[in-house]
Amino acid sequence: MMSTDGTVPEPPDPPEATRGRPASTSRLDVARVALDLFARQGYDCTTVDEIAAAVGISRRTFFRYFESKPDVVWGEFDTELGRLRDRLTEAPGGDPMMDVLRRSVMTTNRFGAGELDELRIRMVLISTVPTLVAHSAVRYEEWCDVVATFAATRIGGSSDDLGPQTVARAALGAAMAAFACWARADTDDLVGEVDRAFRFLATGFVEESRRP
Amino acid sequence: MMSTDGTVPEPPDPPEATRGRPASTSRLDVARVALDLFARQGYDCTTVDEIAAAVGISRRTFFRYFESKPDVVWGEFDTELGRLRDRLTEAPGGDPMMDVLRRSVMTTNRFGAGELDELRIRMVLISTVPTLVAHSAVRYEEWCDVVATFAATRIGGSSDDLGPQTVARAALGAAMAAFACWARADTDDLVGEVDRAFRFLATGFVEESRRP
DNA sequence: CAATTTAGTGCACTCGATGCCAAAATGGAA
DNA sequence: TTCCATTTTGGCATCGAGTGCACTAAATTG
Repeated sequence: MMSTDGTVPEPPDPPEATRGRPASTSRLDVARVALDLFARQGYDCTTVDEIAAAVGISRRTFFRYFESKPDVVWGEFDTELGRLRDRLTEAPGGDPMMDVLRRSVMTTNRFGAGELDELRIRMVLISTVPTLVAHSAVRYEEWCDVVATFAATRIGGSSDDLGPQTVARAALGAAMAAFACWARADTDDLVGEVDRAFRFLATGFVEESRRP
Repeated sequence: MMSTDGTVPEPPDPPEATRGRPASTSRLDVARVALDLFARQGYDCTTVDEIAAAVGISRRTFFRYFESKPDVVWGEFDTELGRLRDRLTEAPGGDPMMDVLRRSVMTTNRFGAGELDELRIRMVLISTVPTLVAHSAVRYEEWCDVVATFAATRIGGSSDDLGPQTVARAALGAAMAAFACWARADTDDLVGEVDRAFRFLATGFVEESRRP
């Protein structure tokens, strides 16, 4: 993953030549407009044609910005997933597996106060609208792959084996519970919810926390 | 749930008057034909029209037997979910929560040797085909509701709270891992996989099992 | 200006899903 | 038998998501 001569492996995209016809809008813009429509009139009652019209692009162009309608709600999930992967692989090998997992998930979910409102809208939609609940399973599958790969390095075996798979899917469960509870409640303490859920999970659901 | 005069609350359906036009096929028949097509030519490559034609009914009638195409793969999920709910509510209050959970999930998944082949086909589809992975999330949501309600009676709070939600979603994760691993492997020991996954979960993922 | 590159558009088509209404098939009552 | 209520089925029209393809629009480079 790193070139031998010490140079940067990939000149990412900023120096990307600005050739050809410029994009008339951005992925972020489309997402913002769409999310606003979803929040006001509901996800299912908003058609792709409507979103496209609101942004000022054609229906066909919408599907070049996003693979599917549900994908709009997920924003930059791939980027954040990559960060989680990095944190897990770079964690010191001595720390307990569940501690690493808990801290890694926590730090990848530290958002600024400005982002929290939008994030809550996203999460309420994702955990509420059946169409999005369904689609979320596909995205969460990627999340599980990352965690299972990490777990396999700690407890041994292939990432497909029962052990790593159980760790990954249970961790996903804890994360989903934390997000859903945070999204529904009035707290702004998303990271705290993640912390609590993962600590509870790591004890095998024995509430030792009740006895300080 | 029981009438005061001691009579049976509901005469279920066997004495159900056989009036009107008789059904030309059964839900089970449709499922069998569809599952066979899925296994042979793939889920996505099988259209509803094809299934309907193979059964000898119209497309419209198919959607009266099943709400959606993915639903065909799920068979009598609702019935089994009901059994799980019963086992959880009837469990003696003294037993540890995770033990009750593990045993209840195990017993609701004891299938006869004859059913195992078909079940494996179902599970491979459910955990493999993206469309079905997506749809599965909606069904699993019901499963979580049942477990969260049970967990709330043990650890306190509402079934919507973080504690019960974490227990439920983590348990779901363990069950999913067990099923997926069983479906992919050559073992016939589905119940054993469930057992291992839940024991691992209940220890907080500390493999004490490695030191007998 | 021409060539190239990149973004956007229009159209036709597939497939899942739903609402509505008419047609078929049955048992029972007149 | 005839007519009626009941229940299942079928056809039809419609919607919305998603895709493949050919074509147009706008920009840079030479």
